[in-house]
Amino acid sequence: MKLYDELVARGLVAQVTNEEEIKNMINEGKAKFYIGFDCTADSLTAGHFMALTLMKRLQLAGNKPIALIGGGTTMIGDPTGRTDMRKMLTREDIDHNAACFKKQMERFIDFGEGKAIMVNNADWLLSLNYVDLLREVGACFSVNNMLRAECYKQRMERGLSFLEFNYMIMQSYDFYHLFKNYDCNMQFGGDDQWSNMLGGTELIRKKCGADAHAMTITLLTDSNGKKMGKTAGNAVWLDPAKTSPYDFFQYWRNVDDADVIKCMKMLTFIPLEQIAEYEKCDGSELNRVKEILAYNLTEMVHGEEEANKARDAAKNVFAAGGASENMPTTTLSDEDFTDGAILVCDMLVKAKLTPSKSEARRLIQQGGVMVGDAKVERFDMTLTKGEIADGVIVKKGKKTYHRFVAE
RNA sequence: GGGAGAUUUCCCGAGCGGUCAAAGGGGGCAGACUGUAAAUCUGUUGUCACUGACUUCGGUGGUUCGAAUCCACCAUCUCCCA
Repeated sequence: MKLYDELVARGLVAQVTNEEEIKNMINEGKAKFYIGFDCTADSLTAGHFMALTLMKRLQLAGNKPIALIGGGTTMIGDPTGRTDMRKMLTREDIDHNAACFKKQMERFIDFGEGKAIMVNNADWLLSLNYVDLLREVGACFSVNNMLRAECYKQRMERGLSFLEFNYMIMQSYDFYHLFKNYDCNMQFGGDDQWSNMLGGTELIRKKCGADAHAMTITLLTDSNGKKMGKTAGNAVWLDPAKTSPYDFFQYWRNVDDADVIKCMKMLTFIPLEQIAEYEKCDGSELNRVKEILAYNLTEMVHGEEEANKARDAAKNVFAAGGASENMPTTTLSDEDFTDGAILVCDMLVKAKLTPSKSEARRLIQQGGVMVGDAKVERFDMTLTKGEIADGVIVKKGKKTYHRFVAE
């Protein structure tokens, strides 16, 4: 199966400017395409991960990726899909984030000689002169059209600042710049970026009289239509310091039945024929497919060793109910003990299993905490240093396990 | 520049000068049921030294025995007129 058809079969293609041309171009490895990443945080997220795998798929077919880090556009802030204005980041934050992104991307994409390049739009956007820019590209944008763009719709009701309104122009300028200086002929992005991307192709048409292409990928949403890759409002990060490999594994291990196959198609490199087999599974069989999904993704993001650890820890905990070296562990030092004992409440807070002592107390009162195999009945229960010694497992709810050891 | 209105706990959103840690919904967490799924039902959801105390209702002052509720100023946002 050719690349384009595979992308379609995996459900990745959302919108394209010219299907035939794009299909031929990427199938023959003739695309030099870019994907932009705004560095609003110091780590990439599961959401970015799909874009990276797409980049990889295209690279494997001989196309040349350009990873664009949005050091410049982040200064503006993309209003797409947001109801409020983004917090303004300082130049230093942005530079720091950009450096973090770079490191993470290098794990997935081969930036070897002639294989792929990485650029930062701060390099050209920050030095733009306002009046020059207006004269150069301002005439090519119709405010009327821009206001109709989907990405501003939400904001038309609540208010859109001029700063953010310019985001589309900056993104369009990026494409124009890459087209002129790097022969970049195509842009990929999330489906919510469609109007911003069209801004770029329009600009190139008007300024250069040439056609550039754009294609968006389907946003990964769960069966309720919510964006995936978030837990309780927090992103699932690729940085192991922000989301541990174990938690990362568990996130995918716990996806809804209805979403397993979709995730597998869109995020993994597992062959479609194989996925078709999995698709036949039903009920509890599907439960095992989730493990494959989780393992596969953890392996790609954190490497084989970490993936094995995460899987083994999960197996030990859920199947055997036993301890594991690899489950999250907190070491208690002498300072944590008062008269040789420590409150279970305090242990929960210490391990960040619970944000406050009140919540720990509530949890215990509701019967949600176990130490070993025994339910904690009293909120003032303590454990002595001897009882903890070199390993006691505390279970919060059904899925959160934490190991404590005493120094 | 002029006028009108808004700002409440994670989010939306109710809130009479005392009975407000603040209705209701969403989300979160836990319990039951399960397949580490979904759906459903139940409980819970500011903090702590937890039958009590303390800190919250954009900010700062004020009126009052008492303020999320009244007044003044400031900040931010929305709308209407220019």
